[in-house]
Amino acid sequence: MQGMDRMPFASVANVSERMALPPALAISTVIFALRPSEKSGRPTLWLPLVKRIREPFKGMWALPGGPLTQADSLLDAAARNLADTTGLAPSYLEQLYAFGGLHRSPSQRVVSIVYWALVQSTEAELARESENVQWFRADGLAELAFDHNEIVEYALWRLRNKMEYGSIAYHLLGEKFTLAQVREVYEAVLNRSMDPANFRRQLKQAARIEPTDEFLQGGKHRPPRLYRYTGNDDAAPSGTPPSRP
Amino acid sequence: MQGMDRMPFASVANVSERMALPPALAISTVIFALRPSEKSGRPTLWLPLVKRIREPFKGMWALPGGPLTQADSLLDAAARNLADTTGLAPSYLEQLYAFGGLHRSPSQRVVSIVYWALVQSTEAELARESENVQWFRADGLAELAFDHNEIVEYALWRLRNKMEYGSIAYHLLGEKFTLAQVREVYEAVLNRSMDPANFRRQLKQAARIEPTDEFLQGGKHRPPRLYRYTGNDDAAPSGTPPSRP
DNA sequence: CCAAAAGTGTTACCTATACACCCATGA
DNA sequence: TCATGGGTGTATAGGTAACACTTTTGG
Repeated sequence: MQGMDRMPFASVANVSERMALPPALAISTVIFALRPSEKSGRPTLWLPLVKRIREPFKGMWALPGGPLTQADSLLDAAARNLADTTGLAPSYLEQLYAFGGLHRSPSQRVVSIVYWALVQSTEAELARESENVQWFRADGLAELAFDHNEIVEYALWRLRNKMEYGSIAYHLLGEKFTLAQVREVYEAVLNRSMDPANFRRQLKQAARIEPTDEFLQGGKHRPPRLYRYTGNDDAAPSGTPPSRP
Repeated sequence: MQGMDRMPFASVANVSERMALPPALAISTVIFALRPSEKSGRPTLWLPLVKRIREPFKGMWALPGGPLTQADSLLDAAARNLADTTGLAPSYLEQLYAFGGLHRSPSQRVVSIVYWALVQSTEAELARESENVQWFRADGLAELAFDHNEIVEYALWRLRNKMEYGSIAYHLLGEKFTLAQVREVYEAVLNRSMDPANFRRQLKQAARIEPTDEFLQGGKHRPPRLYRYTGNDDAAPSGTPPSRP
């Protein structure tokens, strides 16, 4: 969506002329990462946005995106897009939805194929920010350009939905993690607290994780054991296409 | 996808030229309905396909589809598409996935936004067939044009997935139905038999159905009570966007 | 020794499943 | 009256949620 104004026919305003043109095709991404909250210090969901430097919606924040590069598949285009804006490689990347309402953009008609991504929290700290790229808390966003508020809401809904099942939480953590950290991910995303005892048991039973010999040092209390995720991601439990064409 | 060959630039074969053109945007639909099996008579899943009358894949069967009409939203375009080929109105219509691999079509690059639909079985019997439009059993399809076999497989996977939760089964039945008919839908889609006693209880507890005063006559045995579905569809339990932009 | 998180055990409850059983109807 | 699907009851197993309890560390 960002960069759409550089596409052909973008300056056409007349309605009848506009309807005769083919719709433009864009790729956007909703990128989630965990960052410590300013006040509580607990991990919370954040996402990077890009400030628009042209009309329409000049000066407003928008999802990173751009036109579909000819040589890329949809997935590759989304990954490239993500690398360009944040400099990060996603640990998880999946198609969210194709948005194609008639009046999403005031100038030309645009169909946006939106992907959503998760980034490891260890990497997310290195993500570059600038005047035009900043991270925001996923809840309580200001008004965004185009229909991007709706898109973020939908991405959040999908994330929460997947979290209830799948082994998606590990994509927000580093290679090694404590079980309490996994629980914090769930609590941050689903926005409710969970019983540590039961949570631990359900994890060790269902998810494919293996204990390491290491323990996380530096805490105030008993050092917790570190675990490693061993699940093959191709075994998608729910919500993912069998193959990603 | 069908009808793609009528789009501009379709005859361009040279690779470098081809890469400079914008990808074409198409809408296709996977339409499911229940029809009695030839041998057992039990309801099974069928879908309508269209015979291609031009290259590429001339003579092969393909999903109904066509280019995105300018004046339609994605959803409207899918619905129109469905009406054009089968003459039916869907009782359920949802976006499936956007397929955008580089080599899906041998001529021009095509990005297809695919929808999937359910049609009431009472209506499905009226669906028109012709030389170029026929219904096939959803399992054991022959080789289809383009990547349409994969698309159908994915649509089946999504249908089964939704069936496990949601109140989607009713969209394959008429307004009034017996509980055994609902069970037959589940058995046909999930391809396994279920305990009638337990199934009935779970339905009456979870799903929003209300008993009518009518009973289905004409059977060989005790006439079963007819029920009616009362669930609001906006209360989507899983797998549906909160709003469909 | 104390506080607090890590980690284990125990119990009540809820729901899926299996299956025995009665009911109502057509033939 | 018999066969058959409609419909109800009930016992059992497995899993979740709540919470008491033990363990291990830093201060």
